[in-house]
Amino acid sequence: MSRLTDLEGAALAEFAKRGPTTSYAVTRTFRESPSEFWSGSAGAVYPMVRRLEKRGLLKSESAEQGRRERTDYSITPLGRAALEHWLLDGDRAAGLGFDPLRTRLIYLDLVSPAQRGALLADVRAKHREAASKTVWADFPLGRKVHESWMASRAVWLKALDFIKD
Amino acid sequence: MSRLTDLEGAALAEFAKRGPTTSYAVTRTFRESPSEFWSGSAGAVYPMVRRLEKRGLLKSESAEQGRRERTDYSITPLGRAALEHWLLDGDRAAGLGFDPLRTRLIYLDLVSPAQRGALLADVRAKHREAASKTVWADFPLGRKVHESWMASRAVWLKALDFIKD
DNA sequence: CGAAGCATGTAACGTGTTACATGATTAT
DNA sequence: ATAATCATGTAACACGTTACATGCTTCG
Repeated sequence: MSRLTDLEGAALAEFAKRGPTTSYAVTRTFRESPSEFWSGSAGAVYPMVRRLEKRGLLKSESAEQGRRERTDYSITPLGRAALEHWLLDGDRAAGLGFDPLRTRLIYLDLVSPAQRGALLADVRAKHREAASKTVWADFPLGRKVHESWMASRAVWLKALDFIKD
Repeated sequence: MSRLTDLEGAALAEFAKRGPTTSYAVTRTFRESPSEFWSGSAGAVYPMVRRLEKRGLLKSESAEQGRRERTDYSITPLGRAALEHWLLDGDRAAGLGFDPLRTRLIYLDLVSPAQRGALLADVRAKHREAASKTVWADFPLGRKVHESWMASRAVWLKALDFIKD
């Protein structure tokens, strides 16, 4: 019972939330994420779901929808256990992950103060614009998590003035 | 002139900072990052550096160090241009990236309030512990970026109390 | 009725991880 | 001297991206 990747964990969580549904529905949800990390590409999701089934974490049932064939998956008890393990893994949850701005900032003394200031201004403007948009309109928990995250990021962006000097 | 991945961008930045140095030195630096994203695995870095050379962004020179052969790389003018493009790309810098806690939080209503509270407490404790450690002792900019990021994350963690209800 | 887009995939390719190999250096 | 660790890689494998294919449905 090897550990889940974050993509697998999130997919299992989707199946747990929704009950029987398709790989396609999962790709849609991922694509609606505000993070570029969750590309929701079919070439990632369909084979990954298949692998989860092979591991006994999902089970499939063929369903008919009008004329067209489709495959619904639902989470198994084993899958539920794996999901909780992934979800509640404090070591992984406490990691820093990847932040495209943080990564660039630490190298920003390679360019001029003017360029540094310009990047910072650009990112701040884009952040304000992104923060003004409603995301996950019918998913209160997701929206709340996102909004609190955006708020604390605004705090960080404000604190970054030292980068211009 | 296709765009750089973040790994490639960071590697180019390392060569730009250091002047001629080896792939191994880059793996070391990545491994010292506080983020689990920067694994610094040799199997990722060595071939990636080779590809950057093939694209004309790095040039190599064989150097001797004592008895052993080694290869030093340095950034070319073309590489410097590509690096600045990557570094100052506001669209990418403004992205949300991947956050292991954020991802889990949005699914946390799948478990009990007690479990949610336990995860949050665990992450907060680990955050405090991580924040107490000095990181990048001889790299002031990196340290400053890291510390400001950790501080704003502490703000977020405090704001997350709603997750327990 | 034809075009656009939705739903359901598959295949090739590139790249990151894991595991291994091997020579040099340092510590016991 | 021998074990551990550093320095320098390589190879097999797993997985994500990009691009394509194809049947259905909706809209103008």
